[in-house]
Amino acid sequence: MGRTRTFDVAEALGVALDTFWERGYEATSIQLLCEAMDLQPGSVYAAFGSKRGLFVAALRSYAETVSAEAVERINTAAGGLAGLRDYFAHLVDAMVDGRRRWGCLVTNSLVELAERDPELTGMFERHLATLSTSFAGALTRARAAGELRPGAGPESAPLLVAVVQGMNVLAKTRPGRPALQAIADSALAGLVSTQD
Amino acid sequence: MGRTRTFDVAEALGVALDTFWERGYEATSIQLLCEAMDLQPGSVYAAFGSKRGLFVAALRSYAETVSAEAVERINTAAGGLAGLRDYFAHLVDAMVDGRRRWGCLVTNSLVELAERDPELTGMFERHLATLSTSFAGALTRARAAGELRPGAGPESAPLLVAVVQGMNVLAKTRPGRPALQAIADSALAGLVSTQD
DNA sequence: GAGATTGTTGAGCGAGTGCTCTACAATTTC
DNA sequence: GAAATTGTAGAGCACTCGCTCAACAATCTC
Repeated sequence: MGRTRTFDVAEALGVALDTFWERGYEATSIQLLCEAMDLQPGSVYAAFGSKRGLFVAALRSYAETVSAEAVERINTAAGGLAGLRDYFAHLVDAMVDGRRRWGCLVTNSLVELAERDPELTGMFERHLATLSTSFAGALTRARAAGELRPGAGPESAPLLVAVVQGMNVLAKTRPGRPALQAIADSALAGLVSTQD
Repeated sequence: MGRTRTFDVAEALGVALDTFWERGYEATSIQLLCEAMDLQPGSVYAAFGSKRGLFVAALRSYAETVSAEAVERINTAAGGLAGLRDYFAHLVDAMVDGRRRWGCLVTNSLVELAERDPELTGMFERHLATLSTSFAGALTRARAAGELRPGAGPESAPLLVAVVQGMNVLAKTRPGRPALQAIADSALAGLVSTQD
């Protein structure tokens, strides 16, 4: 079947993902991507078709790994509220130390591209819906466990989505752990019952 | 003193502001700006120096008009909580109908440019600090009026900043009034006292 | 091994980028 | 009105953009 690939597509995609994540779509040129991936333009275009194709592949990869892991953390925690605390704790960690110091690839791309790429906007909306559903589930479980104040419940999920998006924005100013932690704590404090 | 300007600088700046606001920095070319402003490159460069200079001027104009008006709304309202409700109501309105359907210029630019332009990041941080201070003042007044639950107060200001940034992100998906209103209502519901 | 097929290389395409500069137009001072 | 000064018009600069393609390299089938 002819010559075999000499590079790992998944590995190259990971490098492209990080480059887009850090720099955004427009500010990342093919030349820069080629250097980062250690590939020639021809190989990139044979594997991914176009700059947009490479970006979409990176976005999918992000959803399947980074994003999915975060959602999983909310879903599998023992208590509903515990799962939320765990999620926010890891979010803050990643924003201080990890790759989330560049914010969130979905948030960044949504802000940069939603206005002129409806197809991508669909992907972004699905991502946000997944996160919202996950929050709603945790809030329902927390409610059942009597952990929430009266009035708080799954209908508070959109607020948590907004808070996370806001933290993704603020993370780009590198605000430091206390500031980020305070936001997460305040958000949850508004949901829990006051008699503890 | 030679020939006089045949165009209104402030008016042209307003057009550039809207163009940057809708399309972002990188995706807005000088050519496009010239067409929108109905000016030739020479005139633009004589008046603003560079693309970045024009952008910075637009950003300043935004802070002095759009942004200042919103902050003023929080500061001058009679009650602390009333001021916050008023602010969020107008925010939602502008996101559904007005120019905030493109989100917020500061949020958009922060996400797109903070990583590689420290000087701009300083401007963004000052803007966010102003908003936070304004929120803290309103929360202090609301607390004094007994409108808040125990534990809520000026220290909740960063949360409100995050919520607003999050709404700015979500606005780009054109989510519709109910979704945006629900977020604002949930945010305030987490701050007010439960016995009313 | 021969022939076919596929991947890699890297020069280079047309288009578009931010920006400049000269020729000309309008307004000033004298 | 003459000279000086400033703004405008628009062609065009050097460069970068996303992307292509012909030549070569490696692996397949027979």
